[in-house]
Amino acid sequence: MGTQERRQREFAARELLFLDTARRLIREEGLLTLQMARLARACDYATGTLYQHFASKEDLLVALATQRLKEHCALFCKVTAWPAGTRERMFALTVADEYFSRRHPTYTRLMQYVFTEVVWETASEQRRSALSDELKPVVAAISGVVEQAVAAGEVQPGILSTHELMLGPWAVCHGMQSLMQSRGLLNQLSIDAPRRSIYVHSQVLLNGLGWHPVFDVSDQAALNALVERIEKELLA
Amino acid sequence: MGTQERRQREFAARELLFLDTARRLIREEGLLTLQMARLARACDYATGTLYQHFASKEDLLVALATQRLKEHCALFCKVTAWPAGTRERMFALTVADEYFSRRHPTYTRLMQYVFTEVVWETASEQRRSALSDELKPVVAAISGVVEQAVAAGEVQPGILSTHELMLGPWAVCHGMQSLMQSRGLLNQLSIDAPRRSIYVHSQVLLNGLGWHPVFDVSDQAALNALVERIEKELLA
DNA sequence: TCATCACGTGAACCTGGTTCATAATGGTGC
DNA sequence: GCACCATTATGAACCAGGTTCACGTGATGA
Repeated sequence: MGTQERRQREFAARELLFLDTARRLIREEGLLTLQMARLARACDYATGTLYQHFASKEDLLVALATQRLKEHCALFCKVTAWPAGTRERMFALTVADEYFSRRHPTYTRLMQYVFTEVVWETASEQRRSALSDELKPVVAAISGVVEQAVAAGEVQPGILSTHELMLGPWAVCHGMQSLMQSRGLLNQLSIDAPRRSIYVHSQVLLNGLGWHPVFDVSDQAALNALVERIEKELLA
Repeated sequence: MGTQERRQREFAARELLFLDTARRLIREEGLLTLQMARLARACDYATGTLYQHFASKEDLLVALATQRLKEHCALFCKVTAWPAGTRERMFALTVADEYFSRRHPTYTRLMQYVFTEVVWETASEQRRSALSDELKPVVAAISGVVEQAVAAGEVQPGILSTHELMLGPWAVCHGMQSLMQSRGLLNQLSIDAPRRSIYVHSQVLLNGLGWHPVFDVSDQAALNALVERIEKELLA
């Protein structure tokens, strides 16, 4: 009697339908105009049915973010397993991150919104921890790269712990993207090549950590070639 | 006939009352529960009066952010005028930023929320540009420090423009704080001393840029002493 | 075939932001 | 002083949109 199981499958499929449709609506009309009733209608279901899956609108948004975050983390894990030096892999994480948010323009904005106190605190504990759980394996994987580097003497941790060490590149990348994202904050700065800035400063930070082999950031051609190679070998 | 002017003064005073009370309410009960009607009532005015000042709730939030940003920028400008080397001043900006957001815990969260597409796009153009305008002088001041450093040969811009150069330290600082802020994102990382991480990575980035004089980040005592001196001389 | 039950439904509900007809205030000219 | 008018304050009504729940429907199983 697989009727119970079929039910669960159908339920899961419907949740996917809701999420995919929500994503489409957001892409087409913006986060601003997403409405629960309209989403349900767009999927040919009643509003109440939508609420059997998501306790609130905030829950839906967190679920949406979690779904993409899963892909994001998978990409990161793939990068950490790349057969290359630790320095190259650390930099590849930045390239991958930039690539991912370029491929999914609404994702970064959604994340930014979801981590807002107003949304995060309103979502259910369950959905929040579902999102947090996605991060565990990727943090472990990146920590692994850092530890490898330390063990190989390719970087001196100094007074920093493994986690603190990985926080630096993460912060550069996240901070840069967040600044770029904020309309009105950086328009006036008129940065021509925001992507290049991310790459250069990531390399600068790794250089600053003394992470071998040191990269010559004044060599723009080499930087471009490296980014291209990473995108071709890892991301395409 | 100063009756017109008096009106304007009173109007401005009332706006301040609204903003200050909103700030208090947010501090006491959270951004989540701020309600326009309750705010008006708390100031002994009717709801409609509040709407003579702010076109919408989002407008109020942007105004609130702008008010604090003004102080924030003033602090930054003070730092850029500090009689010290360019390297020390760049680092002092990080210390000042961290200090400011520690002193105003709700400010960072408010900013994060305000720069969200949902809020930013809903606020009036006027309020948005009022906020953006606050940044202009501070960007100019920091650019000045960068240019001074370049002129003095204390840093090689390489392929980076002045603005791109200043973006790096900004991103480290902003990114680090943003990551720390996000509950659930970094709890699991169990970083003991988040502040120290910010300082170390700022210095690491400046070292990576070859910004003279290079700082020995493994010397924790020197770092602590420097931070303390900056806080004492500039911020207290 | 019928009783039961789980699930879908969408109109009604409720919260809270926004508006606007009305009242109050205070300045101006006689 | 007083009458008039312009300006501003008021808060009840309005409205949008998230959430709920009493009801209907179709499947399940005896």
